Amino acid sequence: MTVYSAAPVRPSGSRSARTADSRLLILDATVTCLVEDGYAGASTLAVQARAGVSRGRLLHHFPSRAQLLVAAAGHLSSTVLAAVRERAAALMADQPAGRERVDRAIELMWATFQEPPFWAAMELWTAARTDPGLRTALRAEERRLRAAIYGVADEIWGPELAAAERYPEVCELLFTSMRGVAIVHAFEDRPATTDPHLALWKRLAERMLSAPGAG
Amino acid sequence: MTVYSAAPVRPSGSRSARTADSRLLILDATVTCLVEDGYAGASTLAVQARAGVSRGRLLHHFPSRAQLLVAAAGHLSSTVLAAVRERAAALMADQPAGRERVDRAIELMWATFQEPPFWAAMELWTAARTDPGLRTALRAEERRLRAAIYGVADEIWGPELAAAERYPEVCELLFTSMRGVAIVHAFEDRPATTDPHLALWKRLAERMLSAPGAG
DNA sequence: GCTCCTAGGGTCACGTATGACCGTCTACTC
DNA sequence: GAGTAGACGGTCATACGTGACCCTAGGAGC
Repeated sequence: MTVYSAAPVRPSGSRSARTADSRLLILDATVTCLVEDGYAGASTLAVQARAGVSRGRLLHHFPSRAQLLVAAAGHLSSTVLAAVRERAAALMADQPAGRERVDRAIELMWATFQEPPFWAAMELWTAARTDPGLRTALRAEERRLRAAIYGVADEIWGPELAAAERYPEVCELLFTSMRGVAIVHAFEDRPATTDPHLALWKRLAERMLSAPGAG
Repeated sequence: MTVYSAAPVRPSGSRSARTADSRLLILDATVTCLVEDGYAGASTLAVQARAGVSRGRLLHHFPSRAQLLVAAAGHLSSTVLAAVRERAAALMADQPAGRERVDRAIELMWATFQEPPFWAAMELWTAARTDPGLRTALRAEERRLRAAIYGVADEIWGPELAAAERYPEVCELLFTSMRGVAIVHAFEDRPATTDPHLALWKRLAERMLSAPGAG
């Protein structure tokens, strides 16, 4: 059945606002698709269905699937950072210090790895490995995000801990180790919030941040 | 053009041998496809082309793509373990000790993350996240492999280091951190063999294995 | 108020992956 | 040495994803 005179959308607001709305709508749907169905599942059809937009509308803003996914990567890093920053401010509002701060910082860091965006990023990363175009796009995005993330990390840990001699090492170890552990949770059913590694990380951080580094 | 009387294959050897050959041929090709073109690229067509087998031959041994990939996962863990064990034996033939052994152990561990099978596993893992069937299959496979890997790790480190109080912690931290770092190399062009994290890991291991653990 | 032009709606041709299906041949069995 | 069953060769219908394509409507500029 060919329905060229289907119920027309009633655009409201200015044109630029509608454009922004459309892009956001679509990008959010893309991220959701990535999280729920993986990279292959984030097809243009799936995205348009989830976003509730027509094919024309999607392809108008993102002429190809590749462009859509690259844009989604950018969208991802922007939103993630904002969310983490917000949570950090809320969690550290009472300015804890010492061991309490270390524990909370680690729990917060680990929590970010449970968020859907992490999996969206993972899907994009693995796909980027065999897709040169996506790879270069993600590389740039990653550098941008990396710098910002380390900035947020400093806020999370607070100036005192961040001044510790071996703080950079600890930070790097924690980030990488958490990433490594998080991946395994892709097919583990155990809840990530009670992962035994948490205790391990806390011990490590406490030891490395308190003891004077020998070099 | 329908050619039902094409050049027939000349099967040599017994039937069971040919079956084993076929399976190996196909599974190796599957792993190669996973490494080079990713999960989506490991289509049954791509695999059959790379393995140089007909569609019938492939579908006879692996009736569906899902079964093929699950089998590939099993094949993967078996071959990886054998390879690592062999390299470990070669590298530690002269029985180094102390700092030298720590350094070599870490370099060997890190080297295994550069091998193609690691990427094949990564592709399967990420795919498993959104594929229940593959997930349960991989979970079982992972448990099997995990136990074996830790056994090999003990060989790599040697009885003395493995007896250290905090050896299990070090091992766990190194494995997870390396995995986390390795992933980033998916879209980094820097050579992994000179990754700055190597020095970090070596320092960590040395410190944690030599110092008496306070608890 | 008229025109332009962009945002968006909907269809289509094409390429490709999948697994069912049919046919052949050969290694084993009796 | 006849028969069977498994290993394999090859084709097909089907489904799906993609992006080109053509269409309309309604703000924006005059």
